[in-house]
Amino acid sequence: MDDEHYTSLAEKVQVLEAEMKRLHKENERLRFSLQMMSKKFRLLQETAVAVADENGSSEDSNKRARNEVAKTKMSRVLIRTDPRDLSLVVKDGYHWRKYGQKVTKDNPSPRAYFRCSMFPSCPVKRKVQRCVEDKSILVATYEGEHNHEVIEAPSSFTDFQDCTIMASTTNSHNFFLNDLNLSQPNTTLGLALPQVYEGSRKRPCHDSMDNYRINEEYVASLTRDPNFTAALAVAVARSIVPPP
DNA sequence: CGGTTTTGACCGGCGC
DNA sequence: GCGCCGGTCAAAACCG
Repeated sequence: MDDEHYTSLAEKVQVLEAEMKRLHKENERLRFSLQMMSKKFRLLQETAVAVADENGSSEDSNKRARNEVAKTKMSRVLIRTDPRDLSLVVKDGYHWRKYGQKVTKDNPSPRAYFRCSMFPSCPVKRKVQRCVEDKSILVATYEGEHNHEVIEAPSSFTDFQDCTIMASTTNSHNFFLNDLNLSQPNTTLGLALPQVYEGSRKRPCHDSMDNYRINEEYVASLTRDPNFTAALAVAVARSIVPPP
């Protein structure tokens, strides 16, 4: 180790510190801006609900009731994959049987439809489609709840890809990368770091995750504010580098 | 041979 | 009523 090496390292540290300060300021600015927008949205939403209730028919209330049921059963998972891999395979530990594929209007990438095939009676369905904005991101939408336990755990890190953004949402619609703004202020969003499994173990092994601990803490700090989390989720997903 | 995937046909909801 | 669109069906092909 010579002096030149240390000088170079010190310079890098300074650059990183400056960048951290800049990001912190940007973070605060965005948080404030998002809080303001969130308040405005909630006001608009309350007004819209009040108007709808005033004009609402029984048919509308039936529709709402159906939507309420759907809300409790849906979740969406975003998975970053190798951009060269164009398959729609999401290995989540369950067995799925593909029963259809469609190209939808809003997205040139085909959408694949799956049913859980572990148990014939399992009602869970899954839709998988590539993100229109970033084709390296798979969007898996789960409908319903499994009436059985998972049988297989993903066998390796690569089976579960490098980074998963998990959106446990009570809303059944409009939760997509494009919608990671304030259009769904009640949506709860969490960032799930990659889970590593060893052999047939079903519990994730965190020993090899030390390199990600800083990211985990960073992500945890972001997730405290749901609005802020939603707006930054895409940026964080894109910034986490997969392991060598 | 049994389970899965592919893919065109079909169906139902919705807006005009 | 018609056309569009998303979701599902089902027969054929594929695969281990």
